[in-house]
Amino acid sequence: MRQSKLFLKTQREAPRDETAANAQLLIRANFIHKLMAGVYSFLPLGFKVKEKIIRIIREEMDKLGAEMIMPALHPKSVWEPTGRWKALSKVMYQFKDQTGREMGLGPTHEEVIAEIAKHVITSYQDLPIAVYQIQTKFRSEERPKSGLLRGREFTMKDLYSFHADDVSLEEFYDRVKESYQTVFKRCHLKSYVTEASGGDFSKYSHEFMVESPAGEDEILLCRLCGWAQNKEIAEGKAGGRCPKCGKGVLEKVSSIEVGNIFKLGTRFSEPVGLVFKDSRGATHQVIMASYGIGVERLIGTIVEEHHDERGIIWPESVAPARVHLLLIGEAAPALIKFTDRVYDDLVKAGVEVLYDDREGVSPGEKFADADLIGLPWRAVVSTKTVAADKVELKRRAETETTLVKPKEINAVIK
RNA sequence: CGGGGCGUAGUGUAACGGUAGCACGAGUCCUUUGGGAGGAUUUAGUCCGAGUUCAAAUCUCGGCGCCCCGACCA
Repeated sequence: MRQSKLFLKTQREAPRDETAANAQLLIRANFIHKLMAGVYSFLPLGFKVKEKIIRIIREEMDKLGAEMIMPALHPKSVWEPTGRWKALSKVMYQFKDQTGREMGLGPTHEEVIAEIAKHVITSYQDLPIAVYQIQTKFRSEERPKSGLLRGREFTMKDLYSFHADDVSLEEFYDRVKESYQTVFKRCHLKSYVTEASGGDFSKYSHEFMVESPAGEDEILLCRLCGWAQNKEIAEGKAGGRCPKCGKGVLEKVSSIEVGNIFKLGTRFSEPVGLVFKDSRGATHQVIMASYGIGVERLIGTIVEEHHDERGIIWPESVAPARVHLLLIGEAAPALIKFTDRVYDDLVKAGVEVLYDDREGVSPGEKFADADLIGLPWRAVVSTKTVAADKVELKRRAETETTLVKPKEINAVIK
């Protein structure tokens, strides 16, 4: 990626209104652009991050089920049997088309997947099974907030599982729980599995919480054993003993919910008529569960957790590129040639590089932009380094620099 | 949806009811090149609509939008 061609223009200052760190930094660094409250475009760098995160999620989810994709536009009819056309009327965008037909934009997909499942699941031999999608959701949030943390249009990974009995459900549910923790760990987030209410449609649920002052949720947390419970259902109190390990002291911390998993039981299969026949030919309702991760919220959370006063500090796994190559100083032909060569060699070696090849931009501005954009490694080429046939390497999170030969870069950043 | 705050150029920020100014950005020219460089010159703005007034960015009303607190959050 050559920075001169990246549709990139950083800003020295954040829009005054934005107070959330993720909004300020992602806008300043030109990763996202707000179209309206809670609705964002992902510009080239932001898009790269989103792709990285989706790739991580996909790698983990593929171990659990196959990927598919469902529509965002739904007819009212699919939402009626479960009573949710009405129940969700406040969060779902609902409207009539030109012919007066009622439809809506999907805030979630239990109804649609259950409808499809009726054509796929007929026998106990079809169970258990799970599918997932990574798809755009729409929610008419009354109050979008905190940059990417709560939007009206967002990408969600939603996984749905189908089971013949509770044992199967429990077993799979636990596997997903572990997968989720793996996903968040790979995104360099420390998440706590938190007991929570299932909201409107399930008694049991677990939320995956990342401790953050920017969060809108409050949980009771035992740092000793990691047990956590959402404050809305909390029985214990801050300062009390942890009910699980009996040793830790419960602490009240604010947090961001990056994932949520629900045991749905027959809540959706019953009204939709999703049934299967057992080995004796008897009919039973399919037991369901659903599992969600908000992709944009995950990005916002990562920025909240990984930044300093100068900008973002992307973890390697989700950074839009690994190396920010800066050509510093007057762009003399020899210097350009040297730097181009470094760039080409890195690209050939499979390293993702953002090359600040802009001419006439002062060193200070390039350094400031590099700090703001926050790639894990900074590689500087200037007259000084070229004289020694070297490149200066520095990690975004650290201050020490090292001079290495171009051929050695790969070994150092590995 | 309740409460609060705020809408001035791409961004940030001024202007008592009386000539809309400054900085950054962007364009052109010259100089400069290891932590947001200097000079010259140009560019671009009062969210929308009513009202009060000789005169409105400024006051009043309505609308729209954005942010924050709360409520809500499959």
